[in-house]
Amino acid sequence: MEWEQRLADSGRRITAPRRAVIQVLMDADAPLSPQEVLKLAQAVHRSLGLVTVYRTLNLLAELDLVRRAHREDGCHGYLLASPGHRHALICQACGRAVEFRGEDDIHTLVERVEAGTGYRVNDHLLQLFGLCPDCQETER
Amino acid sequence: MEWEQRLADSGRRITAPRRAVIQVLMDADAPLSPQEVLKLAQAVHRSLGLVTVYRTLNLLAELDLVRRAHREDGCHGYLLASPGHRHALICQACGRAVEFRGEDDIHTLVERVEAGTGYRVNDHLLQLFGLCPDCQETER
DNA sequence: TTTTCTGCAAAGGTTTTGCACCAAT
DNA sequence: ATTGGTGCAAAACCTTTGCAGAAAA
Repeated sequence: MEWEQRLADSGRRITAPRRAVIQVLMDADAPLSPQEVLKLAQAVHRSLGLVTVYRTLNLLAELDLVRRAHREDGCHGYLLASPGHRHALICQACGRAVEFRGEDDIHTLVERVEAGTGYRVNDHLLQLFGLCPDCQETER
Repeated sequence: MEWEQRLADSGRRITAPRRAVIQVLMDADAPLSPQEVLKLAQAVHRSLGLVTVYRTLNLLAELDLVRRAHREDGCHGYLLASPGHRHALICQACGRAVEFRGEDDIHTLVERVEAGTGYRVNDHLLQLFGLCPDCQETER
Protein backbone atom coordinates (compact mmCIF):
# COMPACT_ATOMS: atom_id res chain seq x y z
CA MET A 1 0.00 0.00 0.00
CA GLU A 2 1.39 3.28 -1.09
CA TRP A 3 0.23 5.25 1.95
CA GLU A 4 2.09 2.96 4.34
CA GLN A 5 5.27 3.71 2.47
CA ARG A 6 4.58 7.43 2.66
CA LEU A 7 4.04 7.26 6.40
CA ALA A 8 7.11 5.15 7.01
CA ASP A 9 9.27 7.44 4.88
CA SER A 10 8.32 10.41 7.03
CA GLY A 11 9.26 8.57 10.21
CA ARG A 12 5.67 7.83 11.20
CA ARG A 13 4.25 4.53 12.35
CA ILE A 14 1.58 2.26 10.92
CA THR A 15 -1.05 1.81 13.59
CA ALA A 16 -4.50 0.29 13.87
CA PRO A 17 -6.28 3.68 14.20
CA ARG A 18 -4.57 4.97 11.08
CA ARG A 19 -5.45 1.84 9.17
CA ALA A 20 -9.07 2.23 10.21
CA VAL A 21 -9.28 5.88 9.14
CA ILE A 22 -7.70 5.23 5.76
CA GLN A 23 -9.92 2.21 5.21
CA VAL A 24 -13.00 4.33 5.78
CA LEU A 25 -11.81 7.02 3.41
CA MET A 26 -11.02 4.43 0.75
CA ASP A 27 -14.56 3.06 0.96
CA ALA A 28 -16.23 6.48 0.98
CA ASP A 29 -17.49 8.17 -2.13
CA ALA A 30 -18.15 11.56 -0.60
CA PRO A 31 -16.11 13.91 1.57
CA LEU A 32 -16.56 12.85 5.21
CA SER A 33 -16.58 15.02 8.30
CA PRO A 34 -14.37 13.99 11.23
CA GLN A 35 -17.49 12.85 13.11
CA GLU A 36 -18.54 10.66 10.20
CA VAL A 37 -15.06 9.19 9.93
CA LEU A 38 -15.15 8.40 13.64
CA LYS A 39 -18.48 6.59 13.50
CA LEU A 40 -17.51 4.51 10.48
CA ALA A 41 -14.00 3.75 11.67
CA GLN A 42 -15.18 2.57 15.08
CA ALA A 43 -16.75 -0.40 13.30
CA VAL A 44 -13.19 -1.50 12.51
CA HIS A 45 -11.41 -0.26 15.60
CA ARG A 46 -13.72 -0.03 18.61
CA SER A 47 -11.66 2.08 21.00
CA LEU A 48 -10.93 4.81 18.44
CA GLY A 49 -11.37 8.35 19.77
CA LEU A 50 -12.32 11.55 18.00
CA VAL A 51 -9.04 13.19 18.92
CA THR A 52 -7.10 10.55 17.06
CA VAL A 53 -9.31 11.03 14.02
CA TYR A 54 -8.44 14.72 13.97
CA ARG A 55 -4.76 14.06 14.42
CA THR A 56 -4.76 11.39 11.75
CA LEU A 57 -6.63 13.53 9.24
CA ASN A 58 -4.28 16.45 9.82
CA LEU A 59 -1.28 14.20 9.42
CA LEU A 60 -2.60 12.66 6.22
CA ALA A 61 -3.43 16.09 4.85
CA GLU A 62 0.13 17.23 5.57
CA LEU A 63 1.45 14.29 3.60
CA ASP A 64 -0.98 15.05 0.77
CA LEU A 65 -2.63 11.68 1.17
CA VAL A 66 -5.92 13.31 2.04
CA ARG A 67 -7.55 16.46 0.76
CA ARG A 68 -9.74 18.88 2.64
CA ALA A 69 -12.92 19.89 0.84
CA HIS A 70 -15.53 22.53 1.37
CA ARG A 71 -18.97 21.26 2.32
CA GLU A 72 -22.00 23.46 1.91
CA ASP A 73 -23.32 22.27 5.26
CA GLY A 74 -20.55 24.08 7.08
CA CYS A 75 -18.35 21.14 8.07
CA HIS A 76 -15.00 20.43 6.54
CA GLY A 77 -14.91 17.24 4.56
CA TYR A 78 -11.97 14.93 4.03
CA LEU A 79 -11.38 12.64 1.08
CA LEU A 80 -8.53 10.50 -0.11
CA ALA A 81 -6.31 12.36 -2.54
CA SER A 82 -5.95 10.50 -5.77
CA PRO A 83 -2.46 10.68 -7.20
CA GLY A 84 -1.87 13.48 -9.64
CA HIS A 85 -3.50 16.80 -8.99
CA ARG A 86 -7.20 16.07 -9.15
CA HIS A 87 -10.13 18.26 -8.26
CA ALA A 88 -13.42 17.53 -6.59
CA LEU A 89 -16.84 17.65 -8.17
CA ILE A 90 -19.52 17.43 -5.50
CA CYS A 91 -23.23 16.70 -5.87
CA GLN A 92 -25.31 19.41 -4.21
CA ALA A 93 -28.14 16.98 -3.53
CA CYS A 94 -26.58 13.76 -2.23
CA GLY A 95 -23.01 14.84 -1.49
CA ARG A 96 -21.41 12.16 -3.63
CA ALA A 97 -18.07 13.33 -4.99
CA VAL A 98 -15.91 12.36 -7.91
CA GLU A 99 -12.56 13.73 -8.90
CA PHE A 100 -11.36 14.91 -12.25
CA ARG A 101 -8.21 16.16 -13.86
CA GLY A 102 -8.16 19.58 -15.43
CA GLU A 103 -4.48 20.22 -15.80
CA ASP A 104 -4.57 21.46 -19.36
CA ASP A 105 -7.31 24.01 -18.98
CA ILE A 106 -6.02 25.20 -15.64
CA HIS A 107 -2.52 25.49 -16.98
CA THR A 108 -3.72 27.76 -19.76
CA LEU A 109 -5.63 29.86 -17.28
CA VAL A 110 -2.72 30.10 -14.86
CA GLU A 111 -0.38 31.27 -17.59
CA ARG A 112 -2.79 33.94 -18.66
CA VAL A 113 -3.27 35.14 -15.09
CA GLU A 114 0.49 35.22 -14.43
CA ALA A 115 1.01 37.31 -17.54
CA GLY A 116 -1.80 39.66 -16.60
CA THR A 117 -0.94 40.22 -12.93
CA GLY A 118 2.78 39.62 -12.49
CA TYR A 119 2.05 37.12 -9.73
CA ARG A 120 3.77 33.75 -9.72
CA VAL A 121 1.18 31.03 -9.13
CA ASN A 122 2.23 28.08 -6.96
CA ASP A 123 -0.99 26.33 -6.09
CA HIS A 124 -4.69 26.31 -6.73
CA LEU A 125 -7.97 25.12 -5.32
CA LEU A 126 -10.83 24.20 -7.60
CA GLN A 127 -14.15 22.65 -6.70
CA LEU A 128 -17.17 22.22 -8.90
CA PHE A 129 -20.71 21.90 -7.57
CA GLY A 130 -23.62 20.35 -9.40
CA LEU A 131 -25.93 17.37 -9.65
CA CYS A 132 -24.82 13.79 -10.15
CA PRO A 133 -26.65 11.64 -12.72
CA ASP A 134 -28.90 10.00 -10.10
CA CYS A 135 -29.99 13.27 -8.57
CA GLN A 136 -30.75 14.73 -11.98
CA GLU A 137 -33.23 11.84 -12.36
CA THR A 138 -34.81 12.39 -8.97
CA GLU A 139 -35.25 16.03 -9.77
CA ARG A 140 -38.04 15.33 -12.25
CA MET B 1 -29.02 48.35 -4.98
CA GLU B 2 -30.01 44.91 -6.03
CA TRP B 3 -29.47 43.26 -2.65
CA GLU B 4 -31.89 45.64 -0.93
CA GLN B 5 -34.55 44.58 -3.38
CA ARG B 6 -33.80 40.92 -2.68
CA LEU B 7 -34.09 41.44 1.06
CA ALA B 8 -37.29 43.43 0.80
CA ASP B 9 -38.85 40.85 -1.52
CA SER B 10 -38.28 38.13 1.06
CA GLY B 11 -39.97 40.17 3.78
CA ARG B 12 -36.71 41.19 5.44
CA ARG B 13 -35.67 44.66 6.56
CA ILE B 14 -32.86 46.94 5.52
CA THR B 15 -30.86 47.78 8.64
CA ALA B 16 -27.59 49.46 9.49
CA PRO B 17 -25.80 46.23 10.50
CA ARG B 18 -26.78 44.57 7.23
CA ARG B 19 -25.61 47.59 5.26
CA ALA B 20 -22.28 47.47 7.08
CA VAL B 21 -21.71 43.76 6.42
CA ILE B 22 -22.54 44.05 2.74
CA GLN B 23 -20.36 47.14 2.39
CA VAL B 24 -17.41 45.24 3.81
CA LEU B 25 -17.94 42.29 1.51
CA MET B 26 -18.22 44.62 -1.48
CA ASP B 27 -14.88 46.19 -0.64
CA ALA B 28 -13.16 42.88 0.10
CA ASP B 29 -11.08 41.09 -2.46
CA ALA B 30 -10.75 37.76 -0.66
CA PRO B 31 -13.10 35.50 1.29
CA LEU B 32 -13.49 36.90 4.82
CA SER B 33 -14.07 34.99 8.02
CA PRO B 34 -16.91 36.14 10.28
CA GLN B 35 -14.31 37.59 12.68
CA GLU B 36 -12.73 39.60 9.88
CA VAL B 37 -16.10 40.86 8.73
CA LEU B 38 -16.84 41.94 12.29
CA LYS B 39 -13.63 43.91 12.67
CA LEU B 40 -14.00 45.66 9.34
CA ALA B 41 -17.71 46.33 9.68
CA GLN B 42 -17.34 47.86 13.12
CA ALA B 43 -15.51 50.73 11.44
CA VAL B 44 -18.83 51.59 9.82
CA HIS B 45 -21.22 50.52 12.57
CA ARG B 46 -19.58 50.67 16.00
CA SER B 47 -22.03 48.68 18.08
CA LEU B 48 -22.10 45.70 15.71
CA GLY B 49 -21.86 42.31 17.43
CA LEU B 50 -20.43 39.04 16.20
CA VAL B 51 -23.77 37.31 16.56
CA THR B 52 -25.37 39.69 14.11
CA VAL B 53 -22.55 39.07 11.65
CA TYR B 54 -23.27 35.35 11.75
CA ARG B 55 -26.99 35.86 11.38
CA THR B 56 -26.49 38.28 8.52
CA LEU B 57 -24.05 36.05 6.67
CA ASN B 58 -26.36 33.06 7.01
CA LEU B 59 -29.29 35.09 5.78
CA LEU B 60 -27.36 36.42 2.80
CA ALA B 61 -26.12 32.94 1.96
CA GLU B 62 -29.71 31.68 2.02
CA LEU B 63 -30.66 34.36 -0.46
CA ASP B 64 -27.65 33.53 -2.63
CA LEU B 65 -26.26 37.00 -2.22
CA VAL B 66 -23.17 35.64 -0.51
CA ARG B 67 -21.17 32.46 -1.01
CA ARG B 68 -19.31 30.33 1.48
CA ALA B 69 -15.76 29.43 0.48
CA HIS B 70 -13.22 26.99 1.74
CA ARG B 71 -10.19 28.40 3.54
CA GLU B 72 -7.13 26.29 4.22
CA ASP B 73 -6.83 27.79 7.69
CA GLY B 74 -9.96 25.98 8.79
CA CYS B 75 -12.38 28.89 8.92
CA HIS B 76 -15.18 29.42 6.50
CA GLY B 77 -14.82 32.40 4.26
CA TYR B 78 -17.64 34.52 2.91
CA LEU B 79 -17.63 36.50 -0.29
CA LEU B 80 -20.22 38.39 -2.27
CA ALA B 81 -21.75 36.24 -4.99
CA SER B 82 -20.30 38.24 -7.81
CA PRO B 83 -22.45 38.75 -10.86
CA GLY B 84 -19.36 38.70 -13.06
CA HIS B 85 -18.00 35.65 -11.27
CA ARG B 86 -14.49 36.66 -10.42
CA HIS B 87 -11.82 34.58 -8.74
CA ALA B 88 -9.21 35.39 -6.16
CA LEU B 89 -5.45 35.19 -6.51
CA ILE B 90 -3.83 35.46 -3.11
CA CYS B 91 -0.19 36.16 -2.22
CA GLN B 92 1.15 33.51 0.16
CA ALA B 93 3.66 35.91 1.66
CA CYS B 94 1.83 39.20 2.23
CA GLY B 95 -1.80 38.19 1.76
CA ARG B 96 -2.51 40.79 -0.89
CA ALA B 97 -5.20 39.60 -3.27
CA VAL B 98 -6.25 40.51 -6.77
CA GLU B 99 -9.14 39.19 -8.79
CA PHE B 100 -9.26 37.85 -12.27
CA ARG B 101 -11.78 36.52 -14.71
CA GLY B 102 -11.33 33.08 -16.14
CA GLU B 103 -14.68 32.39 -17.70
CA ASP B 104 -13.41 31.05 -20.99
CA ASP B 105 -10.95 28.54 -19.65
CA ILE B 106 -13.28 27.39 -16.91
CA HIS B 107 -16.13 27.04 -19.32
CA THR B 108 -14.08 24.70 -21.49
CA LEU B 109 -13.08 22.69 -18.46
CA VAL B 110 -16.63 22.46 -17.14
CA GLU B 111 -17.90 21.17 -20.45
CA ARG B 112 -15.25 18.52 -20.57
CA VAL B 113 -15.97 17.42 -17.00
CA GLU B 114 -19.72 17.28 -17.62
CA ALA B 115 -19.16 15.09 -20.64
CA GLY B 116 -16.78 12.82 -18.72
CA THR B 117 -18.79 12.34 -15.53
CA GLY B 118 -22.47 12.82 -16.38
CA TYR B 119 -22.75 15.44 -13.64
CA ARG B 120 -24.43 18.75 -14.34
CA VAL B 121 -22.23 21.56 -13.05
CA ASN B 122 -24.00 24.55 -11.49
CA ASP B 123 -21.29 26.40 -9.67
CA HIS B 124 -17.58 26.50 -9.03
CA LEU B 125 -15.00 27.79 -6.62
CA LEU B 126 -11.51 28.67 -7.79
CA GLN B 127 -8.68 30.23 -5.85
CA LEU B 128 -5.05 30.60 -6.90
CA PHE B 129 -2.15 30.95 -4.49
CA GLY B 130 1.27 32.36 -5.27
CA LEU B 131 3.61 35.30 -4.83
CA CYS B 132 2.87 38.87 -5.81
CA PRO B 133 5.54 40.84 -7.70
CA ASP B 134 6.84 42.57 -4.55
CA CYS B 135 7.23 39.35 -2.61
CA GLN B 136 9.06 37.74 -5.50
CA GLU B 137 11.60 40.56 -5.13
CA THR B 138 11.95 40.14 -1.40
CA GLU B 139 12.53 36.46 -1.89
CA ARG B 140 16.04 37.00 -3.30
C1' DT C 1 14.64 0.46 24.81
C1' DT C 2 13.33 4.45 22.58
C1' DT C 3 10.21 7.23 20.42
C1' DT C 4 5.91 7.88 18.61
C1' DC C 5 0.92 7.31 19.14
C1' DT C 6 -3.37 7.00 21.69
C1' DG C 7 -7.17 8.19 24.57
C1' DC C 8 -8.82 10.92 28.12
C1' DA C 9 -9.73 15.33 30.21
C1' DA C 10 -9.58 19.96 29.72
C1' DA C 11 -8.80 24.21 27.21
C1' DG C 12 -9.59 27.21 23.27
C1' DG C 13 -12.36 28.55 19.38
C1' DT C 14 -16.38 29.06 16.62
C1' DT C 15 -21.29 29.10 15.88
C1' DT C 16 -26.03 28.99 17.62
C1' DT C 17 -29.94 30.05 20.90
C1' DG C 18 -32.89 32.57 24.38
C1' DC C 19 -34.40 36.81 25.72
C1' DA C 20 -35.46 41.69 26.58
C1' DC C 21 -35.00 45.92 24.18
C1' DC C 22 -34.91 48.59 19.84
C1' DA C 23 -35.99 49.81 15.05
C1' DA C 24 -38.04 49.41 10.37
C1' DT C 25 -42.17 49.15 8.11
C1' DA D 1 -48.74 49.29 16.35
C1' DT D 2 -46.55 45.19 14.60
C1' DT D 3 -43.20 42.44 13.46
C1' DG D 4 -38.60 41.50 12.73
C1' DG D 5 -33.72 42.59 14.15
C1' DT D 6 -30.05 43.52 17.55
C1' DG D 7 -26.84 42.75 21.18
C1' DC D 8 -25.69 40.46 25.29
C1' DA D 9 -24.93 36.28 27.91
C1' DA D 10 -24.85 31.65 27.88
C1' DA D 11 -25.15 27.24 25.70
C1' DA D 12 -23.71 23.98 22.23
C1' DC D 13 -20.34 22.52 19.12
C1' DC D 14 -15.98 21.73 16.92
C1' DT D 15 -10.96 21.42 17.18
C1' DT D 16 -6.57 21.51 19.57
C1' DT D 17 -3.34 20.67 23.60
C1' DG D 18 -1.19 18.40 27.79
C1' DC D 19 -0.22 14.30 29.76
C1' DA D 20 0.43 9.41 31.39
C1' DG D 21 0.15 4.98 29.74
C1' DA D 22 0.35 1.74 25.47
C1' DA D 23 2.31 0.28 21.18
C1' DA D 24 5.43 0.23 17.12
C1' DA D 25 10.08 0.06 15.58
